[in-house]
Amino acid sequence: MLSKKTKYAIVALVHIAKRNTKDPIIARDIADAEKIPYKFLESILLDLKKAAILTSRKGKGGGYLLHRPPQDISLAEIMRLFDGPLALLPCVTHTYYERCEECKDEQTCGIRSVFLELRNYTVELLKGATIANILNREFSLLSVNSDD
Amino acid sequence: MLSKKTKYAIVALVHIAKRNTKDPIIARDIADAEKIPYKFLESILLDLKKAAILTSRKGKGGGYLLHRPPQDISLAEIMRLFDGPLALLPCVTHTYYERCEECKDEQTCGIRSVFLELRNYTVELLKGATIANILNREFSLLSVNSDD
DNA sequence: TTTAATCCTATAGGATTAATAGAATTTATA
DNA sequence: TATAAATTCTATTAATCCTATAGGATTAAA
Repeated sequence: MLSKKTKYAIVALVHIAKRNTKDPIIARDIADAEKIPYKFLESILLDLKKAAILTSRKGKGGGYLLHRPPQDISLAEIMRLFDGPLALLPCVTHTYYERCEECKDEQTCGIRSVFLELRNYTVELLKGATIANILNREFSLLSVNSDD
Repeated sequence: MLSKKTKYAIVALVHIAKRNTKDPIIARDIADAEKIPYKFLESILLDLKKAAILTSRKGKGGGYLLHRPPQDISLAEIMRLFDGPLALLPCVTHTYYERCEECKDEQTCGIRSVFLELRNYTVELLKGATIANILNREFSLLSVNSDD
């Protein structure tokens, strides 16, 4: 399961991207609208800023803004930022690679082979799942559901 | 990431299935061969027994045996047993379904749509990844790697 | 009766998660 | 220049989960 932190981060980013204004939005408004604990959200937004996904303006009239276009922010990046590697085994990650102690031969390990396959698909899907892509999905789902 | 418990469970089951004998194997031997802490492994094997994946014989000459053919034991089942649902959001699981508090409309939620897609693929892959399938994968990888 | 195995209960330490509190800093604007 | 409004920083807490261990009860074969 995703951690709440990751889930809140995604929800917050989608919320920010959905507005059609270039004015900054304050943490309080996101927290209220999406029912995210305010102080918890604050720390999440800070992390997103450190990762150069958001930018911010301090003081009165300040708030948060996307630092990049929505099509350049993917769930893969957000999930890695808060929950670490997408892979389910350390021996199939690229950036966090670690050998399994008990493993006799990684090249012929059947368990690894399964989780490598799963990882490759997952990374591909989640790299494509950008904030822009999520908004597109909502648009598509909306028109499908309004058919009745 | 998989918990150690799940990883050890998979490793242990593959170990048991690999032997070509119908004699039971004792926890100690699995622990030694696969470098799994003995007492920890014991509790894992117990859980696998409760789930009717293993069967056991007590007393001298006892030990553990597969309770079903290896093609009827999937990673999906093992992972669910120890780590819970395969899905990354509670709103896309079948058996553990829970609505997201903040969600306005599940049917048109773009975030959910991504994780539903991911879940469906994951479940399909992991249901196919039986212990028998893992052994087949090892056999295939072995012959590929012996080419040189 | 001894030995060897599973089975059961309890618990400890550590890490992680989710959240809260409070103060410092920055900035717009009245 | 004072004030209000916002981010930023530091610290702490409570709860839960993860990993592992200990010790004894039970069962069964030899």
